[in-house]
Amino acid sequence: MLPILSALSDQTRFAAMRLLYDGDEHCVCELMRVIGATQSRMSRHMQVLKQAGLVVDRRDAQWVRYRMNPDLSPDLKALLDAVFRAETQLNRERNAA
Amino acid sequence: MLPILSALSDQTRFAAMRLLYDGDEHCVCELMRVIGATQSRMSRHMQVLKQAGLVVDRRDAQWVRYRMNPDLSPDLKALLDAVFRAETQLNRERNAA
DNA sequence: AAGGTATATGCGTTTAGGCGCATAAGGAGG
DNA sequence: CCTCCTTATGCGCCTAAACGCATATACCTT
Repeated sequence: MLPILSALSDQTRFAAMRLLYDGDEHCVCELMRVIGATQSRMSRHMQVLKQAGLVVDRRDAQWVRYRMNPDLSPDLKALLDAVFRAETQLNRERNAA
Repeated sequence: MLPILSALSDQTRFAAMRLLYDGDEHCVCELMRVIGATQSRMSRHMQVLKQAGLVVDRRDAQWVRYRMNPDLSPDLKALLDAVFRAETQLNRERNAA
């Protein structure tokens, strides 16, 4: 459990995970553009997420496509659901204030 | 969201949170005994959990009683539920292997 | 083969975080 | 007041982790 929580407790990785949460594939170049991270930084963070088992990657020509691990256990999927739901709620409260 | 995930992504704090998850009060001395942490270490980790809003404390004579923040938003409570449920499941799988 | 795009990685630096030790602070009880 | 118990904190140390830069690797196109 700790590796997963650690993986999520970094700004860059959290942002990446939020993007991958849609279930679709995203290449590193897209992630770094959207998140605003340098290439090496983005690449390394994706390795951490992969190591934690949260994402899988696939080479496609010169790109590497990442997506949320489709074999995530229901409990872990539920954890991600709860995380992003809570985050949405916290953002709402923040904007209201 | 990140402060909460960071707070949970440490062994000692995770163990403490799991104990406080029962909703009851626990003094630092109990936590350090059960978890096996030194006093300063336990105290500091509890400050982190408190800072993250996950727990509240109360002075009671020479003790400080900690418990899960009773005003935790439903979404954050659900997050904790998901975390500990996922952890239980992971432990089960680990023991089965 | 050469050049261009995309990604990973070795390396050195910097920073954040956890730790123990010692000490302070809060409170109980003689 | 003094002592004991419990908790917090200042401080220095040490390790893990994040970063940028440069370079290697993989793949495509021409």
